[in-house]
Amino acid sequence: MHDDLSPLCTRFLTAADLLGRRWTGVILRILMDGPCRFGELTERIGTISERVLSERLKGLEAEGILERHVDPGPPIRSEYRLTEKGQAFWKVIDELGKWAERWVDVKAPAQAQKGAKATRAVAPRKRKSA
Amino acid sequence: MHDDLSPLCTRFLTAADLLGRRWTGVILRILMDGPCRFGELTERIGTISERVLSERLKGLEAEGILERHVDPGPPIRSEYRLTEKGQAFWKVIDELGKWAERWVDVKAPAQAQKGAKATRAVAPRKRKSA
DNA sequence: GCACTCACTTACTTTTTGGAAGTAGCTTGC
DNA sequence: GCAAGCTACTTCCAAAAAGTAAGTGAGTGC
Repeated sequence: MHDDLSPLCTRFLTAADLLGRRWTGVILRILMDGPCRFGELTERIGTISERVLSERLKGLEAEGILERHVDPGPPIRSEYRLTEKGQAFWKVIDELGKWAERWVDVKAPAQAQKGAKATRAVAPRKRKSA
Repeated sequence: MHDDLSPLCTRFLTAADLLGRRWTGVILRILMDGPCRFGELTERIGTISERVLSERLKGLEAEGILERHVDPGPPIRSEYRLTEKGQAFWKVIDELGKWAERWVDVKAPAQAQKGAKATRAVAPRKRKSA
């Protein structure tokens, strides 16, 4: 039985699940540079939909990782900033960034996974494909 | 204009996208402990579907993060193990684990995000809800 | 009053995931 | 020698999540 994973795992799974939601890492990464407004986040990320950004921000706020701060202008603006819990995440993001710098080839568009369904380049299964 | 994000960002986005696929972090975490077979991975993760595990493994293999190694038994077994690129990921996983240990409350089931849709505890929007 | 911005939300479509059952190769029991 | 089991996947279908686009409400500018 391999439940040696269990004790730390509940926490780890939670964290992995957090980062396992699309865009979470990117949002956190941007917020590491300082507070950011909704529109600014949309703009900087570029390809995220506002629907999902809104959802992610609410989720992260609920997790206590960031907080929404409303500046009643008059030009009313809301700002998202990391809490202490969120700030503590910088090491993870930092290591991820370092890994990416060293190992990610810019030419490979990360779409490899999608193609993978059809393209098994290495060690084809012994089973006959017909 | 905030395209100061662009240069590093392509790589970072790729990495974030990788980790942003559900279960990737957990799979990598388990593989950090050593090579693992398909069934063993299923068992250790517990809640992943075999369909998705298979998909993730192929994707990670295509990305060069892990490799499939077939032992022609006779009881034929395949084993997944990290490549150098995959091993290099341990720092990310490690920091994620540390963060989780320090900041994740075991009692909070990470489902906070789901509930968040309905529950805005902090700073309700000024717009009337009717 | 009309156009425009910001920060979201809503409605609808497409993609991903989950769950369960099926398949293929090989061994073991009878 | 064949049903039964094991391992490693794949296939099918329903449910959940993400993408797309248009709408909403408050406020400003003219």
